[in-house]
Amino acid sequence: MAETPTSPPTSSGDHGFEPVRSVRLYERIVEQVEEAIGRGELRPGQRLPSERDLVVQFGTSRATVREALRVLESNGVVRSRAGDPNGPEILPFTTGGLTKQMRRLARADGLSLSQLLVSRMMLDSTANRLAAVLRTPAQLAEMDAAIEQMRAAVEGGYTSFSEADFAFHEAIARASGNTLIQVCNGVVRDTVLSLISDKISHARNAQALMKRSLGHHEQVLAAIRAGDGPEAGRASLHSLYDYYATYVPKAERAALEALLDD
Amino acid sequence: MAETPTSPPTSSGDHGFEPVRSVRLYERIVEQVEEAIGRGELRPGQRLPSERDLVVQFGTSRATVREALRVLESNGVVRSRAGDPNGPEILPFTTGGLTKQMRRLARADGLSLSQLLVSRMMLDSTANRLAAVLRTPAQLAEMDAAIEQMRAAVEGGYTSFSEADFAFHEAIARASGNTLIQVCNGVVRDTVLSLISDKISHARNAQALMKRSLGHHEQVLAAIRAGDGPEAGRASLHSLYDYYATYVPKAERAALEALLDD
DNA sequence: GATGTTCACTGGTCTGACCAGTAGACTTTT
DNA sequence: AAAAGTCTACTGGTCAGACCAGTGAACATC
Repeated sequence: MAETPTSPPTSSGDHGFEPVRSVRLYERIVEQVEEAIGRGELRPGQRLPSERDLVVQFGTSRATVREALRVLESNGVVRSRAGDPNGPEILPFTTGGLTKQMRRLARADGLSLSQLLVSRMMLDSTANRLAAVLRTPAQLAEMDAAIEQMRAAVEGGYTSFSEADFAFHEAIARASGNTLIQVCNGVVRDTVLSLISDKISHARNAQALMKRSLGHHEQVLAAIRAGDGPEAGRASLHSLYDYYATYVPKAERAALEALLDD
Repeated sequence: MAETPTSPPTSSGDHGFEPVRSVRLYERIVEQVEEAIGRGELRPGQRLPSERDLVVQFGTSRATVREALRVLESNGVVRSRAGDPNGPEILPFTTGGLTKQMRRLARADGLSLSQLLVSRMMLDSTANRLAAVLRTPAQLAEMDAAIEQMRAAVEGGYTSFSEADFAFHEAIARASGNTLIQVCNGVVRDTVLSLISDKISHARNAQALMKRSLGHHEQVLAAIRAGDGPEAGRASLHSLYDYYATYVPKAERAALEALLDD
């Protein structure tokens, strides 16, 4: 992402100068707090000093301290509660900010549905490959339970089916042993659903779709049970493609299909 | 994630009440501005009224307006410049916010090197598969230029080689046509390097490693040129595994290897 | 021991002020 | 008349001080 492509000097007058920008005081405060958290000096659950104390420590006005706190709060780093004598709380990491930014991009057409689905296919198939090899018996049991729930939900309508489906994919993501993939998969799944869940739930042949999807999931689970990573990955790719491809404009399907063949 | 799964009432006293939270004034302002942008009433490049005008329009104090502007600014929605008589500018959508949140996630503790490398393998191989199918001639030329630079940099030491390597992978990520993968790959690559770049740069056989890596990259590029997605994906997986696996404890290599076989 | 009350302090908001930076209008110079 | 410098009205960045409502813990009450 446009992270200064480090272009070499081109003319004699080019000293590698970069555009400058005045750094505002509140930004310094944000930096300092974030660094302290990064270094582990401030841990989730701990409290920051009160605003008035921070004013003294940073040597600025309260307005400036507050602007910094608002930014930190909007990034999900801290939370202020009016009147709390313990001061602002340092929050544990959550994926809320990631989801927010991804939604923003998706809404702004910076992220098309096809891009999201390609990402979903990538994440899910990788999670399945990993889960097939690394899953514990307990995790396998969770997946069994989730798919059982799906079976029951086919009759119950889209919402309950969607919930069971969610649980199944979450179980697999957990079993992959990869937090990054798990979180990203969750966020992307969320974003995809927020884009097209109405379309799906209003499909005429909803029940048939659910049944087919269920079959695919059973196939995936069988591969995981057998410890066959590549097969689990393949099956999940086809499952997602089969379920979602109709919502992607034909011209953009090439990307999805590029992940299928082998 | 965890977006309140809408659990139904369970006991007679449960009226579906939810925890309440006082909505602060500055949040209302942020909402209004974001909605106006979402509705297309405010477009990138346009200007917001000056802070003092906003004070009048929203009927709050300047401090409150400023807190809202700071939040919007931190989310990459607007930008204020001191003294600019035109007022705060509405920015075009960028992936900057996503990158920031992603970086936060990648830095969260509990993310081991092996997890990062698994993610990197997933992202890079997918990008390669896509690039093999979707790349334009111009993008192919960029890759050629980057690999040429790598060839020259083998003699020049680790730093310059690493830069050329970066350019190569960036070119591929761009050619994949998938913003999400591009952003994630950039962040993960960055994080991995920040964890082990010293180890690599101090390796005794650094030059031999670079040569071998170069060979792998040439193989990948050949597959992309030939339009062979699966082969490009496979080659990049082996390239990464070969280059980084020694830094991963043996017990954790199973995950990496699960992505290799087929 | 469980209740209700008090109180010191917190965050949320407002007012009004000063300074430095900016763009565009204006004046001067060529 | 075009280029250069100057001026100026306004902007955002920061500060100081004030008021109110919300909170929790210590306290007093039952």
